[in-house]
Amino acid sequence: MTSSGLFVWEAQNLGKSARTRARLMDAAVQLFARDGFEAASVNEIARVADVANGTFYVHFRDKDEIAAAVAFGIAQGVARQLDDAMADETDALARIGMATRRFIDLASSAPDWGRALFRAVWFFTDLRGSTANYLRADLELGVRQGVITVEVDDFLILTFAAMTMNALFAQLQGEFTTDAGSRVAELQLRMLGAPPETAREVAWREIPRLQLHLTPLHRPAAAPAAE
Amino acid sequence: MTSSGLFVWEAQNLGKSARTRARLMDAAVQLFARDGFEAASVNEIARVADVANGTFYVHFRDKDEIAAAVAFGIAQGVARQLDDAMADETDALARIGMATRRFIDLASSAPDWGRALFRAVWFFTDLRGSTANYLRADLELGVRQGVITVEVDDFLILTFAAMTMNALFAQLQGEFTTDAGSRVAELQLRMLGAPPETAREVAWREIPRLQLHLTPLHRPAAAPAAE
Amino acid sequence: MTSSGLFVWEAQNLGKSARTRARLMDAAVQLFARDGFEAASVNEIARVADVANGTFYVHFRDKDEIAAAVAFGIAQGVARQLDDAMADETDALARIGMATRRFIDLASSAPDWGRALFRAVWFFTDLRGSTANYLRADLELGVRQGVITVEVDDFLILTFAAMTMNALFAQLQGEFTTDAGSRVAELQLRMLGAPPETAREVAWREIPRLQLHLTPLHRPAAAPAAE
Amino acid sequence: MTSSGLFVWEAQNLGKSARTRARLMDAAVQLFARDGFEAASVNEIARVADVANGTFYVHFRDKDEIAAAVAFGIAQGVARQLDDAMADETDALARIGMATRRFIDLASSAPDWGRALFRAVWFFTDLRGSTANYLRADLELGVRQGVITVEVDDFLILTFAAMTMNALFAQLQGEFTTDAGSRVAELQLRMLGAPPETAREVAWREIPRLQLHLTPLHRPAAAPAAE
DNA sequence: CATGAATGAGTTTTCATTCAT
DNA sequence: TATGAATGAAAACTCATTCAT
Repeated sequence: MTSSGLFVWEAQNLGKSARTRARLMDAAVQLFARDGFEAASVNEIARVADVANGTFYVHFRDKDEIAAAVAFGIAQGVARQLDDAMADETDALARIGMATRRFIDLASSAPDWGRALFRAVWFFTDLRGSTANYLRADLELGVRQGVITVEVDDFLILTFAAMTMNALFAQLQGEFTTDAGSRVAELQLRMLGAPPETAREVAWREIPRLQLHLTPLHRPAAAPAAE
Repeated sequence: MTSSGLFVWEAQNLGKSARTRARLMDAAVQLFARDGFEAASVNEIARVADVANGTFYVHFRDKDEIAAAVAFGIAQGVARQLDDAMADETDALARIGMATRRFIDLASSAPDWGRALFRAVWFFTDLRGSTANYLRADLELGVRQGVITVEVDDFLILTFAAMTMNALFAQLQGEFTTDAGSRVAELQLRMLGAPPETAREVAWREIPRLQLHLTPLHRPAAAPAAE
Repeated sequence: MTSSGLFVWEAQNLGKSARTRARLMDAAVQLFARDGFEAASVNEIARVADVANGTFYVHFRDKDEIAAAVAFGIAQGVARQLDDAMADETDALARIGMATRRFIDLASSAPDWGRALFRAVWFFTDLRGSTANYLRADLELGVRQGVITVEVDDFLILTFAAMTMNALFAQLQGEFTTDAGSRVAELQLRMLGAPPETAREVAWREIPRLQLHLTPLHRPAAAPAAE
Repeated sequence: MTSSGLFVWEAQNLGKSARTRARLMDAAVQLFARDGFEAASVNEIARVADVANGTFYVHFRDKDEIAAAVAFGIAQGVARQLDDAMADETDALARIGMATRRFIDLASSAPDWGRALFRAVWFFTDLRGSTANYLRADLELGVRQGVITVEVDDFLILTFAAMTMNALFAQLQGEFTTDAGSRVAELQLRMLGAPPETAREVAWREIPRLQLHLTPLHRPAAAPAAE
């Protein structure tokens, strides 16, 4: 229940169909977060969304399709909000550190969504690649600025992403309530080649916290359910 | 098919009951690796193990129990073999780098087992902590030797483990055929505070490759495991 | 695709409601022919007819009702055209043979319709009886003319009809490309008592072929029927 | 309920599994006869057989598989019994006439089974071809004996079969309580070329009636359900 | 211990039909 | 009339688990 309703919020001015679709997506977020993708059943998604089970299939072909829609919606929202927040920053290390930290803040500010995102990333390997493009650009910037001394390739990016997702997981577990973002960012920066003091300074520097509020998710991508 | 039958081999001199149990565990390894934990069905495990489905419940309370047994068995075997191989090494960075590299070699030398281990680690979060004790000892040794300049705590260990598992995954995917172990080890050592040249030297230094034929688990038995 | 739109064509000068109804019937013909009565879904009929699914129920109480309307429509059209074509023939055997042959030609000239008719006859047993009245009249004429030497009753008529439908089926299957009409007509005439040579002559005598463009149903309209 | 239990009767001395399988087949016969193949649901078959719905899938992959098993079982039983009854007859017309008449007697002596057979023949077109081989042999014998004056080919056989099935249908409807066999046989013999008096004599000659009792169906073909 | 048939709750999916707009 | 979202009952099928032998 925590932070549900984000899709519905977004859809409140759209048609009835869009609102039902959004209700289903919010329900799916909740259940994917709680039970994981495999364990969540279509019937329960419908039940939580408070629609008949058949209604699910009016909007989505199957569980995969709603999962993709949800994952895409979250990822898009997070990415957009991160983008906005970092528009002015030109220092590669700062950008990288802030992206990690803000991503974790954002995703853990709405735990259901964070968890759903976490599961989704695990499930849809594609998602990783696509999201990673932002990261790749910053890493290459760092190489040009001479502050990154490792080879930038897919393996590095996957490793970097794995570290970030692990930190998100830890924070969502509540095992490291507040600091997971800074801690992992510091480790990442060290790994990339930043001097220890720089890594520490960038990773712990005060930044305004972001909250996952909905404006970023402009539309759930009015995808055609039927075919 | 490749590396099946390790549990059966281990059990070959034990009673009939132990051998049946081992057959089930080998079958489970195969199926967890191929389909994941949720998708593997008890009936199919029994079928692959070539026993009646009811027999499963003579040996395990439920699917969770066999999964735990398998995961524990693999982890223990891997740990034992790693231990043996590193008995003489006293340099902390070398120990740490070698452990990562050998773990990945080992786990990817028997892909079924590697994949099963990978899934299991994901499923049994506990497993991470327990295996991590070996790692913690080496990290603390590194601190005492003055070569590790980050704080050693649970978060660091989880991050370290996540990097390793990610590399294992990449290697199992075949995306990075041979080098995932060295690559991630180098990144880890940099992260911990090793100078870049040291990190590189340790991570890429020639070491004898291990194959997963653990002390009592010597090699793929000519096991029956029907198919 | 071939011969769709006959109902729409017929309805082109009627009101909008009648045209929508006709569109639904044409769509139903297509789907009944392709999938059979049970497998054709109301939603798909509406989709093919390019109307909203709710619109279906404005025009028909349920699936049975549209099936009856379609079957009745086809049967009536076929009967009318047969009637017209045989107005001048007074010899009973010639009438009977020609009716069978022309029915098969007609129904197989528009395969969708033939198949739909075939299914419908199977489904609505009534249809058989009603259509059979034409046949009964000719058979009784044959008795009066002394050329039919079996008892004319419902059983004979059903048997006769079964033979005809079987021939239609064979021809629609493409197993007997052109001759199913003549072949079955010859067998029927023999059965009724015609001397073998007469049966053969009548059944294979040249007759102008009919095509299913019934009096008000002239030809495939450039109908919208989406898909 | 009428004539059920034939498969069970047959299986009564076999193992428990075979008996359950037989119960399911008997239930299927009943429901296919009453509702047709499409309308009969797996759950209801299981309910009538008095087993849990899951049990169905222990024995049959799906509805198609049980339908095939049932159809094959019936057809085999009928064919065997017909064979036995006609072993001594050498006159082609007599064989043909008796086969038709006895087939109808047999199939309508156990109405459920007759109806199920009827549906099955319609559904599994293959069945027609295979059963038709007996018929073809007799027809060719008739040609050699000079009593059949039409060409013997697939079309003739299908027509012949259609007439027989139609007669069975009529008799099962109760519209022609007792005589459908003789009536259709007479028509068939006329069609083939027998002189009217011969056709009549052969078709109405007294013959001992057969009843569908079960010995003929030796085993439900211990087919492997699982795979 | 081992067997394997049987269970039945639970899952996905379809579809005729209704109803507010 | 026409729309199309929503419904919910029912169908096919799966699978962890039990139990009599």
